[in-house]
Amino acid sequence: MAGKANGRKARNGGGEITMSDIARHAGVSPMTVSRALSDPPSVSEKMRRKVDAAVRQFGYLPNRIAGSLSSKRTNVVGLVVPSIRNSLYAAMVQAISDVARANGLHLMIANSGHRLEDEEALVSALLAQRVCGLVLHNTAHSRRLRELLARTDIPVVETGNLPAKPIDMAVSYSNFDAARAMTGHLGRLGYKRIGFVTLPLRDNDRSRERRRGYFAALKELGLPADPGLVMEAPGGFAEGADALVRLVQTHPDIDACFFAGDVLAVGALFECQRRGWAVPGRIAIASFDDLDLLRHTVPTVTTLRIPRQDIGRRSAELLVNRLRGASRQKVRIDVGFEIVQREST
Amino acid sequence: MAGKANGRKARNGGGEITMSDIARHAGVSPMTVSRALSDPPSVSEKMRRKVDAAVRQFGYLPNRIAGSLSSKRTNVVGLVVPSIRNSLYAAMVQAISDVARANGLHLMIANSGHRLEDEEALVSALLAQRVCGLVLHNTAHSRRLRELLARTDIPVVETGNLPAKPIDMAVSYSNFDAARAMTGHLGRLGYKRIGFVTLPLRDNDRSRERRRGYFAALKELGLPADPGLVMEAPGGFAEGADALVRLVQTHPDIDACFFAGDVLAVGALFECQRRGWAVPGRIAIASFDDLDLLRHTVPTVTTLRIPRQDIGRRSAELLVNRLRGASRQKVRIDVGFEIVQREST
DNA sequence: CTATAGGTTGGTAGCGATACCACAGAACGC
DNA sequence: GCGTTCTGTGGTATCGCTACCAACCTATAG
Repeated sequence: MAGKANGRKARNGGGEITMSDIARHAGVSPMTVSRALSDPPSVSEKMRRKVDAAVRQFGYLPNRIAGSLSSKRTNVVGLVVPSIRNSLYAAMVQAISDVARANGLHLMIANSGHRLEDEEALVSALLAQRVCGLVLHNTAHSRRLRELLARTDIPVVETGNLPAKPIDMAVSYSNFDAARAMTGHLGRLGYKRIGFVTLPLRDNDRSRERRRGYFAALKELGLPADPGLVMEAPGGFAEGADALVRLVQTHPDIDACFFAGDVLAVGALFECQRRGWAVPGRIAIASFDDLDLLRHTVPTVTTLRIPRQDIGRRSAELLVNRLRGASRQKVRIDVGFEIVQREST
Repeated sequence: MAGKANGRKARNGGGEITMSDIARHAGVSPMTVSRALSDPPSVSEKMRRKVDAAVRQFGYLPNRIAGSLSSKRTNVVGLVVPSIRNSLYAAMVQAISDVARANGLHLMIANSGHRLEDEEALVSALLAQRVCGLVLHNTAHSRRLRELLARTDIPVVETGNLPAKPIDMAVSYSNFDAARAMTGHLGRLGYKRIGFVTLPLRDNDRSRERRRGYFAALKELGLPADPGLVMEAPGGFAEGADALVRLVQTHPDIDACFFAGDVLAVGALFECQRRGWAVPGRIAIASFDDLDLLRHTVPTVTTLRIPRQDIGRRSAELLVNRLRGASRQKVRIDVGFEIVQREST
């Protein structure tokens, strides 16, 4: 019974089942177990069956912590988003998750809450966990974070905006171009007094780019840039409604409003329904991001379709390629956007 | 220069900066570095300063993989949800994330896509990563998964439904009670022919419980149970609209409809707006889950408020307490629900 | 002045896996 | 027929950190 695996010490104080345990019971060496599990073809049919049997019998789950330490590789991707709750990010996260899963990777998700210091702390923590890649939604980073990332050699993908100088790789659309295009679109439809409601600008390069795009388009349209037509509002239905009402009250001649973020536009639309303001008769409404919702409201809402899912998918694919050995080179993918003209304008 | 740290081998092939490196440059032992970082008060002021200086100088990030292997502890919580994309889960995930963060824990998130086999595979993978705790949204698990979880001794929280026999801990509301309460509410408002639209029932104990609650309430109300008034639909605006139209066409006498899931109710409401069906005049509409949206539509929609955030927060707190040493005992928390009566009924 | 306690520090031995090298035996060529 | 290649297997030495124990130093009491 004691067989050939005799001389080995067995003072395993009731701890977890290890590869050596499986090896002993299968009558093979630990190395063979390791190979049978991580690269089956490299092991003979006979050995593999013995190992598989022992693995099943004991319900053995290899310890990836140990594996990672030894191999200096992990199968965990880090992801930092401003808010998990927001459905925009959710679509991207889901896409990343799907690609990651298909490639045997796991996701560690962190929430920066739009705070740069938090982003820095979270990335540090993820690097301490030795993630094999990073996806950051933000592109405006703290100086220390930039230094940190410059020193690391894991792949990093930035999304959310197209930075002029990406840290490593970037997959996004241009917030500037998108906002400019929509504002231009409204102008070409004949609207003359176009309001602009933006998400908070602080620590958010995306919001700032959008505002820049709005003003650039006004200039191109030959329309006056009236700072009174620009409002900053936190994302939300009520906030969108508020912003619209205030704009209409202070600028009764306003004939269109572009809501550059979140569910602001929908909140405004509902407010119009409540007040009996015809959309687009009294005021036209345009939104940012093709929430499913906007296709179903009455009237349906003109918006910018941002391929959030593509962004997630391609980001993850870039990471996977790099992990598979693709050479390190800066990549900057513009996934573009599309204006979806609907009933509200 | 070579000092006392002389005899040590230094054939570090350009690998990562280790604790020993920091120790050498700070002129202390690796153990002191370890303590200075993980339990500062246990080290003298002088040593701590030396260590901190070296850490900052080299931008040293401790390797948590190694730390975890050595200490047999990780600071990663595993989380399996049916869909990351769905905003209901997002609210819960965010709450878990916040509590985890405040306690130095990280989140590894996986997506089961409502498939039990996938859930099983994902949990296995998370256990292989040696997560220190698990949150599962599903409560209907495969037999093999139950066995797997029975053998592990990490804390497990189930959410999404109140299982009769929790694996370990459970934090949820009763889908049965909630659906029964809303159906009863509609009955007491005087509606006689109450339709019911449910999410797919397969592999989803929550949907099945809701349907059970609906029928239980009808019985209590003394209303006939007409299977023709029940429709199964995947979640989505269009699907909700479709379901409503079909119900109205096949059962012209229907006077209320309870949409037990996702955005079905909103899709139906918009369809009514398009067709000019008065809500609740022609047909009353009730929903499940207090999406922000429902408070802003015209009319506002009667719904069930499920404290999704509380569920997340309390789940995470249970995990944290257990990790801090709370004794292992089955916990079953019913967070309840609330009927929010609004204009649509 | 010595004994004891308490608070810091350092050395050693793993944690559970994989990388790398060595080696045994089968298959092949000239 | 013997070197040569190839395939499959095992042994050994880490990977970077922490647990545990031993050693030391200072403080306090008797």
